[in-house]
Amino acid sequence: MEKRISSAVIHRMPRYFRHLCDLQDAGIARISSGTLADRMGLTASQVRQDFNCFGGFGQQGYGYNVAELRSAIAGIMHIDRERGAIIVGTGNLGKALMSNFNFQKYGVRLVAAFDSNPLLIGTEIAGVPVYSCRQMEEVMEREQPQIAILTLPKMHARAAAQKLVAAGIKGIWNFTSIDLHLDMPNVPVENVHFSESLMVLSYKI
Amino acid sequence: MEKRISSAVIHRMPRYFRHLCDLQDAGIARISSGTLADRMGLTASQVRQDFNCFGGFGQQGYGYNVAELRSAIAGIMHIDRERGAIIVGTGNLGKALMSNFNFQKYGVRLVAAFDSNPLLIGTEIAGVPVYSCRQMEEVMEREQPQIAILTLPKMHARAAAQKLVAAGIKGIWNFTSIDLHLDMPNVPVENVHFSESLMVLSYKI
DNA sequence: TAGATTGTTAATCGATTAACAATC
DNA sequence: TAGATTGTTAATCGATTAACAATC
Repeated sequence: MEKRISSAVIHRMPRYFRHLCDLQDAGIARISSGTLADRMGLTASQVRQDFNCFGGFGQQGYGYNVAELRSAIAGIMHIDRERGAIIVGTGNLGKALMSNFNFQKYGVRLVAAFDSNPLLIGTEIAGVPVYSCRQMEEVMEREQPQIAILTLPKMHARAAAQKLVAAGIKGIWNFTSIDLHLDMPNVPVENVHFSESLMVLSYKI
Repeated sequence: MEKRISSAVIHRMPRYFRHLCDLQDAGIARISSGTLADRMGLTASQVRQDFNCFGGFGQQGYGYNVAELRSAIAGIMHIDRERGAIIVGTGNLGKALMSNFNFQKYGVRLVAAFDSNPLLIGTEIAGVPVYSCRQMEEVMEREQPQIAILTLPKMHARAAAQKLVAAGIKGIWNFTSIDLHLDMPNVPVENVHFSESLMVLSYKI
């Protein structure tokens, strides 16, 4: 058992999830691997192989039930339970996430924001209280968040990450342009590097 | 000749570029495939294979010249020439990009922003003039931008993309959560889907 | 020169695709 | 039942790794 799921499969799951949400919103109840593959630019084989990494969600002669498959994927990706998160740095990018991103859809609840600007401390952004970075341990203790979102200036990112890991954070969603990866092996980090996709776009043009 | 470069290689190039910039900033003039590989979590073989897709940048017994390799990659990715870009939607995310992202480093010059909010039209954000969406064709004609950055509400994204392509845009950097991919085959699109990396993080925790 | 490290070919590994029997 | 479509095995393809001769 316990066959290791390849990273390629894991990275396709969020796209399946998004398409299944769209299908569900459009009132479509069932879909075949072929139709889903066409829609997403994959092959039917690949779609079936991917889902069969996690067990048989389909039914021969029928296809897949959209709602069922969608919630199976939510379960696989663990976005069906609620996790607390904090956001560090409430500049434009932090604010953009706080006010536009649908955290709830991905099982995440923002419990606190941190900033060094004294004018912001004590205020709320999108309903989330803003604390001083010096209150970090105290808030962590109280709220027990699992995820830290780093939207602070690059120069402070590494120190903040270390402090957060020491205080018990379980995963880091990193929007700064440094690679946090290699120095904290037991805490997963997902880096969002805008420049990477811009460079790829530039190459493709 | 003209051996097709694999997508895996293309997607690693931005990371090489970033690490080479860091090395250069740190005053390091040369690096071997092995040292670079360790730093990036790759193998030496892979590093050499990757660079040899584009020609021999190294020197036996010495390694690679950091500055030279860095600018070779900039050339390969076409970020060494200047391209105009426009940004559509100046909410928090658009503003965050305009004020924090180092476009120049990637060969991109923001020439105009568009928004539907009458209060913003005629103002400037981070030195870039904000226009009404109705002025789009006129501004496109004058500035001839190649890249459109979509940071507008999801519901308007597809229509905006179509209008921009019709007006001659060459590539789309899409920050909305819809997949623009499949309907405009000749204009490359890079999608930045925040939710995908959050879901992967959630899975890894 | 000797040591280091590349460029490149060959071997391995893993992921995608094809095929088809099972079955709803 | 007949038709459709899955689950799954086998075949193919491509990407990564290993090895080593070339050479700075």
